[in-house]
Amino acid sequence: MEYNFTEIEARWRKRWADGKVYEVSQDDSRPKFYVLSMFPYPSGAGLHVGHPLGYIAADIYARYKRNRGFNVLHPMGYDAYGLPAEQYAIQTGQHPAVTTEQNIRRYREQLDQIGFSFDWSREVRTCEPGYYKWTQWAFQRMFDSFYCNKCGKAQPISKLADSFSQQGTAGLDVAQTEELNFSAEEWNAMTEKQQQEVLMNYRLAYLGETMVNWCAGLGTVLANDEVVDGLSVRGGFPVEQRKMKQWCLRISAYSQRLLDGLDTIDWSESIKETQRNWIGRSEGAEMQFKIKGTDEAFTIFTTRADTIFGVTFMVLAPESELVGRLTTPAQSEAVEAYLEEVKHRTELDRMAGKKVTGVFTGSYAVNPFTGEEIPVWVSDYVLAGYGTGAIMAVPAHDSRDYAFARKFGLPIVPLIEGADVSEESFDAKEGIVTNSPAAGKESLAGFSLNGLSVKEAIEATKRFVEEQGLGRVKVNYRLRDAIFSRQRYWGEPFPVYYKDGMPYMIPEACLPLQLPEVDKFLPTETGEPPLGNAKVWAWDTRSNTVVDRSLIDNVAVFPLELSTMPGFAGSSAYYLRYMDARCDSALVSPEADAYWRDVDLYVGGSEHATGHLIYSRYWNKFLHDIGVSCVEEPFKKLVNQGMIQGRSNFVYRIKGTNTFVSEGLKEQYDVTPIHVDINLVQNDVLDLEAFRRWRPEYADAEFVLEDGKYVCGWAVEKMSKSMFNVANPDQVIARYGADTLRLYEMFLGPITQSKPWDQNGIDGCARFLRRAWNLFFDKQGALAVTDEAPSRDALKSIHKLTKKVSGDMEEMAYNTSIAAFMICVGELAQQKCHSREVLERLVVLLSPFAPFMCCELWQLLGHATLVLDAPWPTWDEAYLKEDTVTMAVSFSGKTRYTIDVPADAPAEEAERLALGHEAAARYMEGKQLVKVIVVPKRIVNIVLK
RNA sequence: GCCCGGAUGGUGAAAUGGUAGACACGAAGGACUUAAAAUCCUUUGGCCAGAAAUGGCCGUGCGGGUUCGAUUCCCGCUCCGGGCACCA
Repeated sequence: MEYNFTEIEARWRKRWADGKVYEVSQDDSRPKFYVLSMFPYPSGAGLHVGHPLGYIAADIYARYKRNRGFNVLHPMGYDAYGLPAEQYAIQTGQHPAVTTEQNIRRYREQLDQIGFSFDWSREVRTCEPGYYKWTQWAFQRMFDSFYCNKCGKAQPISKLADSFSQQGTAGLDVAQTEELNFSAEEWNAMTEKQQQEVLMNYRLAYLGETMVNWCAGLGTVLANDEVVDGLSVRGGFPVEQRKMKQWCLRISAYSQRLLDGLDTIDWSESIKETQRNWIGRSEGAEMQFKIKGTDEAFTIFTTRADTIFGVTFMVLAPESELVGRLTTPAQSEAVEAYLEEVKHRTELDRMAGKKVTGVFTGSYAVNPFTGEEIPVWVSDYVLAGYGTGAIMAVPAHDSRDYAFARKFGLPIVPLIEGADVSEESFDAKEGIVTNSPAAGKESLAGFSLNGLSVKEAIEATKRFVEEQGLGRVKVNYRLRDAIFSRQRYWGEPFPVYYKDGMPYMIPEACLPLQLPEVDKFLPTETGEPPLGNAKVWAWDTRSNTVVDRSLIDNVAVFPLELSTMPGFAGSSAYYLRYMDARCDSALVSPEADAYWRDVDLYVGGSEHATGHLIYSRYWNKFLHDIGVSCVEEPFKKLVNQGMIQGRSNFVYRIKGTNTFVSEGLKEQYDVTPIHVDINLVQNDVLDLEAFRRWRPEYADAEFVLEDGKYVCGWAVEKMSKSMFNVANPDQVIARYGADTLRLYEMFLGPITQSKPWDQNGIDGCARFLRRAWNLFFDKQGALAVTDEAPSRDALKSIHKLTKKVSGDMEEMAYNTSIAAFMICVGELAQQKCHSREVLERLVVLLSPFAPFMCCELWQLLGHATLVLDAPWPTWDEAYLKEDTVTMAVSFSGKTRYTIDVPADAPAEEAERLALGHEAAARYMEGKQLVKVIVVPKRIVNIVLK
């Protein structure tokens, strides 16, 4: 029978769908296994061959686990909110919901083609009210929570309010925006509005006046991970720093837990490292410096407490409130001018120019260790948002301080033996401390670091600082709170209304608060976000309904929030929703959560390392704290599939002509390389006629050939329409079938590695599948499977394969498994093996890779059940054993002859046989035997002297 | 600047201390065929010797080391990719 993949695949696609064979339900009799691929944003361009790479890898694993007897949850959905649909809406007036729906339909068609084992009954879409109800719900829970450092988790904000009314801020140890101090009496005397303002300082979802990344080009603020090199990731528009009132998530409260959790999960080292960098923990000390001649003092943060004797100036961030307090009247004009100048420098200038700028405040700080007076400067190289916004500068041992000292002629005092600071600073944390204090100088309580190593000195100083009450040991994190507002239309609306300028949550029972219709997707003329265009967008607290904006009276009808949530909101807990996607009463029911728990295998791109993968870890930890998720970490094992790059082809046109030169001859002419559609090229040889038909301007193109062919050049580039190098899965499937596509994508190389899509290799995989198919049929095309006992060779082949594939599965080393399949099928073909026992095993082993073909074969073999539920074969080492093994005998490392040794013989037997060989004496003549090393089943190494 | 990866034929790649280059693509030659497609077979890291069977030498980015034996482990470089970056 011919292997007609088109017919077979169409038939099984229908049967799988009609039979709902991939739907799963909770089943306490079987262990669960949760395989998840990152859900896609459905873009208008559809899938190219790179997108399904990770999905295929995950699908193979899911199918394998199912054959292994696990109850496998393998869902799929769509991250449907996003900027492209909205940009398209602005340009064309098409509602984003309409284009999103169209794109999803197209994605679904393409995904179905490839034969995934998704349980579509659990599909989620982030833009559907039934889904985003729970995104809004989680936001409200965060609003109602604060983070208690003592108990290490989120707590209801009401507890905090109670505590304030009892004891004010005394003994408070919580995550907060700024440190406040008030008594119970003061708290109780506050108005409701004042209390609300205070609580905002502690909520996990809070409205904060912060410096944000404002992108005028997109008309919205962006999170740090959405900005690269001062430009927006989407669109590449310049981004500037602006102070704005925004919703923020206090993710920084979870810094240490996010860091600690990394040690408990099975992720690649590189992505864990990226997250560690992003969180940026640094241990150091906070120290108090008094200002000479006043009662003022301020605090700095340093990781190099040991360099206290080398401090020659202090620096404040321009945005720091200290600047106003410390500037002397004489310097105020200069400082004002400087602050004005800094304000007009954009983030991009600040980074690109790296110009050293600054101004003296006129004040002097006092070094608490030496009593020395140190000038206090202002400079924009100190950031307001990190530490205390103020530093002690040690130019000898910090390159930034060094540059500043050189520019403004400030002294440089080296503190490490042998450090040469005449050209540059010595930043390394190594060497022996000297000059601390300098000979003949006094220091507080006779404190001295001289003779200690830098690491010892840091510890000693920190201890001293705490003992003397000069400051405290402190850990700082670089991780900033996530800015959670976007001035966009196509996102989750905030379930928030404003009364007297303060935000209030709409009642939980009224969720979801649905996204209103607007007539324009652009910001309003007054600069409000697009939701300002919505007519029906006010909250009536009497009826608890959304009403017309014209009814706002600020008595019972209040304005609703105009921002929407960012892209990561909807993707932060979708894995939980899949567990119980149709549940109305909870994000996930406790029963479903208790059964499915966490994602056992998560497959997706590493580009989400500092975005989605941090946010959803935070989100899950919060949900864990409030008892919704039973685990601390949502993704046990993470595999980052590599990117599939495009492989572009070029033709070389002689400048000013319509003549094209073959790649090998291009050096002889002055040529321009031009991208050519990869569909016109086979094995880098151009189809001349197709090229002439491609574009009118090439209709009468001339060619300079080599060996009668036109050879194209090639390069590995991003897969993109403009480079004509996009390979589309539908085309591959039409020509070779989905099973071949699946197999080939996995055969291309290790799953984690980036690699170019090379159309050339695909024939090998197609050939392999045809050969495998042909094992089951005779020349006449009739099924040729017998019940005869298989030969020992055939058993050996199939058991060897079983062992190899079973081992590779856990590592997802699919490319080497496929090689093993090819060898095994070759062997079975040569042996003319038609044994049912052997071939059935082969079908099961191959079914995760080529599910369509294997379903068909399994049925042809007469099974009533599907191959999806067949048990995974086991292997028997007995079949893999050799009777004898051929071992190489080498003398001093050079192989001289071989011997046959019984497979189960001990090492001594191999040694005896090796030395007993007739040639042995010849090689050993005149030499002394040092030792004999027997490598089991491989080699006998005889060492001579 | 700091931190992670990586480097093996013409190409994608195997081998994680034991016969380097499995498997596949490409290429060359051959069989079948009127022809093409398809299929099948042989060769295919480099150099040297030989009519041939075959034999020898070199070879996993570079330089050292450990070991009977290193693509694999250790030390030092070079180049490529990625992350973080006035984070004190």
